[in-house]
Amino acid sequence: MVDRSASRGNAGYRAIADALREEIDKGGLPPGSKVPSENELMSTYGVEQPTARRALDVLKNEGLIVARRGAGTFVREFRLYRRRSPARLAESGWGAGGSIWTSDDAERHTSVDSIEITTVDAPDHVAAVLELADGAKALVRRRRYLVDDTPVQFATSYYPEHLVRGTRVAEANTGTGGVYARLAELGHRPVNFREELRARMPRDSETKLLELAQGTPVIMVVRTAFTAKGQAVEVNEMILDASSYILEYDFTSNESN
Amino acid sequence: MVDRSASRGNAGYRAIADALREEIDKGGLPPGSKVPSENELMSTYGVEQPTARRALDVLKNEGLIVARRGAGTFVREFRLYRRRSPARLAESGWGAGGSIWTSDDAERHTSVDSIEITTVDAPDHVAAVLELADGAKALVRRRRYLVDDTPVQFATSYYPEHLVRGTRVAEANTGTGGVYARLAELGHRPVNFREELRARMPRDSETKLLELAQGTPVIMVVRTAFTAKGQAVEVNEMILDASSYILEYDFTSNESN
DNA sequence: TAGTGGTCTAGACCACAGC
DNA sequence: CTGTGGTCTAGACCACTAC
Repeated sequence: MVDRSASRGNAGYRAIADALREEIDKGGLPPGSKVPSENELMSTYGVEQPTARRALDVLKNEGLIVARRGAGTFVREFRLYRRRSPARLAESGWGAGGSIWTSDDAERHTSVDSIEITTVDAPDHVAAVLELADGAKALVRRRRYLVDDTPVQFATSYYPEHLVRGTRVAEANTGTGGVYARLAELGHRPVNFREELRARMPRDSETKLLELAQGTPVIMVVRTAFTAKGQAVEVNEMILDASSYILEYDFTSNESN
Repeated sequence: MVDRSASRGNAGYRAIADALREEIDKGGLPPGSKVPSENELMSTYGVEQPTARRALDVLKNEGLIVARRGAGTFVREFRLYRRRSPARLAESGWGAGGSIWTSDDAERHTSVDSIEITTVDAPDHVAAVLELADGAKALVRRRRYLVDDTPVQFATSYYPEHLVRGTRVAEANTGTGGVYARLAELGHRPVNFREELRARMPRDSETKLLELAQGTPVIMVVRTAFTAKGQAVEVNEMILDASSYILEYDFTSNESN
């Protein structure tokens, strides 16, 4: 038997994590503040360093704290950016103002970097939706979105190559109105949209691309754009940093749910 | 210096995790299959047990594997359930079939348990949206949704208490057409809807309620229902097991990005 | 230089599943 | 009973930050 009676007695790493979490929830440790170091936890709870560390690991994986080597561990701060989907509805303003979460109303600087345009064999699930014949190619546009110079989204769009060959859709600058305006000019105006969403923990490559902190999920949004005839002309796979986004969908209905 | 030259030489826990992840991605370890035990990893990579364990912890936190004490650690299997939001649109079928992810098309058994109805002071952010005067109460309906007997969602709905007092909205069984039909009869038909979404790692209570595996995010969906006059008559906060859901939003637009 | 987080060894004990 | 995952001690070394 081992003597575990230190300052605050014996405690497992889960109990330590619970205590810290409660302190954070309660506001005793506000966002940005420093949480006790491993050394402090060791003496406070009478545990060894690996145990103190594991307690902090729990909260890191919950996305509540971030560690900065040499500096300390801190309660995480969030800045949320709102993405409105059928943008036209939201702007026309019924129920405007009645939002549950607040996002930065002040304008934030958004930009795009690293546009990359290639022609590839589309992945099977994309080829099926775009109804690409065997061997038909897809034009791919990849780009990363930044808000206030931090990456928040990585998007990959697929188009049937034979529809957009030699047009501005295949250029970095697609002109006013963007890709959808160009598709409309080509006789393939997108009018119906489907967005499918999932959330999951990121792959390693996504963690690097979006510079994600531990414990940050990603939201996958796949938008498919259809013409009036029902033909899919775009599949856009977006990977969003879940800690940076609120997604908003507005719709009108007679019977719903 | 320590001799780390075992079977496959020295490797940090990250390298071991990377190797296993690659094996999973590549299909060498299909969903449901058993991943090497801690003992096997120790001899394969020439590390001690805590190091082998940490490698597995990485993948658990990524939601790729689940451990069953005494039995082993296994590659995770997913069963996705599709939630369509403006349901009427999806059913009317433009672009039907062109979905990126497949969900179980076979009927699955869905049910609700533990309905709980109370009257409370609404949280501030809800009171603001429902425009509740100081001291005005809210009726709260809480329930948990199951699919094939596993919990997938926990929902909390708020209504202005003075609107629904003494009606079937305050009863467990709300009758055909549900709450929205009752609200319509009361002269408060909801016609416009806003859904706001976030994804994050679960709180401890949510992990228990939804029986979430490690590395499983939750999706918070907050639906606000507005009458034609723009009054909010319901706020419904849903917590979804992200590993069980695909969310789908269909909409029509003339200009949309 | 002192303090902080990050990694690892070496060895121990416990709880649980499956045979 | 054996093997598996889960927890913990005790002590070491490294990499980085802030002063």
